[in-house]
Amino acid sequence: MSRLQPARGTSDLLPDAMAAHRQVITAAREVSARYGFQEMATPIFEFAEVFSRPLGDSSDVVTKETYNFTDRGGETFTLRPENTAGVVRAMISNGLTQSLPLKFFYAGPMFRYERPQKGRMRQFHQIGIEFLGPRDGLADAEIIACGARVLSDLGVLDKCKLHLNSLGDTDSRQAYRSALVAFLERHADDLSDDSQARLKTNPLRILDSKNAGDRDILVDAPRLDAHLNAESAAHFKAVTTALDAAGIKWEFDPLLVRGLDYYCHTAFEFITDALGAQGTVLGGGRYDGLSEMLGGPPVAGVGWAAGVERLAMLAGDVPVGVPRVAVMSAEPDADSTAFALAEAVRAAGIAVDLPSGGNIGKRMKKADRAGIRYAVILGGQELANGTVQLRDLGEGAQQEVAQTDLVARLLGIIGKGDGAMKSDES
RNA sequence: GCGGGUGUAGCUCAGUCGGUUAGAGCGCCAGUUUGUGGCACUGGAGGUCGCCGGUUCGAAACCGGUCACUCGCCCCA
Repeated sequence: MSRLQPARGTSDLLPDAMAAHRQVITAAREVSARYGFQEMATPIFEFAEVFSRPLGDSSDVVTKETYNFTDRGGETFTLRPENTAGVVRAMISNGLTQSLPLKFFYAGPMFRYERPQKGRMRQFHQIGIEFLGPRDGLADAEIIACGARVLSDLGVLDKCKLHLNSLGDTDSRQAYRSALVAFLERHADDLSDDSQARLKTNPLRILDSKNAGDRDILVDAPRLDAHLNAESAAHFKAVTTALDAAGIKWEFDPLLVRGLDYYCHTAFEFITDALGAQGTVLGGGRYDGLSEMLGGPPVAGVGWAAGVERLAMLAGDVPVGVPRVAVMSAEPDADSTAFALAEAVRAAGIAVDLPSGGNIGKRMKKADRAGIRYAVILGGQELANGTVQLRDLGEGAQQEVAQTDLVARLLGIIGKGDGAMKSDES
């Protein structure tokens, strides 16, 4: 702490990192809009119960990963570790249950007190969608298709595999749970310590244990899909049929169990092996009981969230935008005219830098190194003539242009609507 | 919360067996170039060797602690 540094597990988003984040968020925003989702935002902190009730007292997220604080009024709050509960709370708070179905997109920071690793931060960023209202499997398929499309637009879909499972409805899950516990209790002594604890608190979680010994035992365990009742099986069939019809590839993963208690029926994850230990890039499922857990009316829902940092790492770097034009005066007498010209060009929608300091050579050098393509140079000669020198720093060509023609000339070269903060590829 | 690895210039990294003045490349600044960038050459700035303590005549190096990053466990986005 002797040196000034950000809090553990947090990081600054300098322009390079911000550009990588922005491409992810922009792609997700654009794709989800194409599927009819509307952007919204909830506060980054909520009353603690908003998260503690629905996520489950035995979930790791609640038991050891939340940031909690008490404010001056004595209320206890939690920094949101995920956003589904907040969105459903917002639906209830705003009386939107009268306007179902609802399709929401969100993007923003989440907070979990975890040991940081590559792709795992204490403050991280998620994008996500929530589809509230419909109970049918087509809705599940639609959000999965939307997620696949986001990954595809980012060029990372071929690095990911879609794992799919059904947790069934409450009856199916309870029937399975009993069968699983009965089986696992016969092997309790051979289970890992973690799994022995989960046997009492949340036995389904044992299914996705990575412990080799646990996995050996699980080979002979009863299968969840064999315990689905007719309605649950039909729901899952509707989802997979729709995915197949759209040509979306998926793998049945009977061991996929997601960490939060509110999930039912469909559970899915897009998984990659390109990010070390952090395999999940986008994950979600159905949460028909969540609204009631929060004290609202029964409202079905299905959605997913994706990690912006992880997607940004998969998608790779993107160039940071720089202005296209630098206007520079070669002597102090021309400064105010150069300033006015810069303003006129900016008013036309073209991004302009106005370098200062050093002589004209230094300014040219800085502009060139920054990747600025066009230099507008204004010296005593030009000031007297009412002209400027317009120099193409890419080709080295230079021409004299009347000041009154400058905006039109630049628009002709750069093009309308293409002037703001574009990095030059050539 | 548990285990392993790593912290030297803005960045990437050297630094021998513990030895006196800690280096390189890139980047940055300046000059060669008093109205013009890239290329080249020359010069310069920049270091509490992560931090605290210990061992020693002497520590960037060895030991302990601590902080951070990183890989894995766990968990998830």
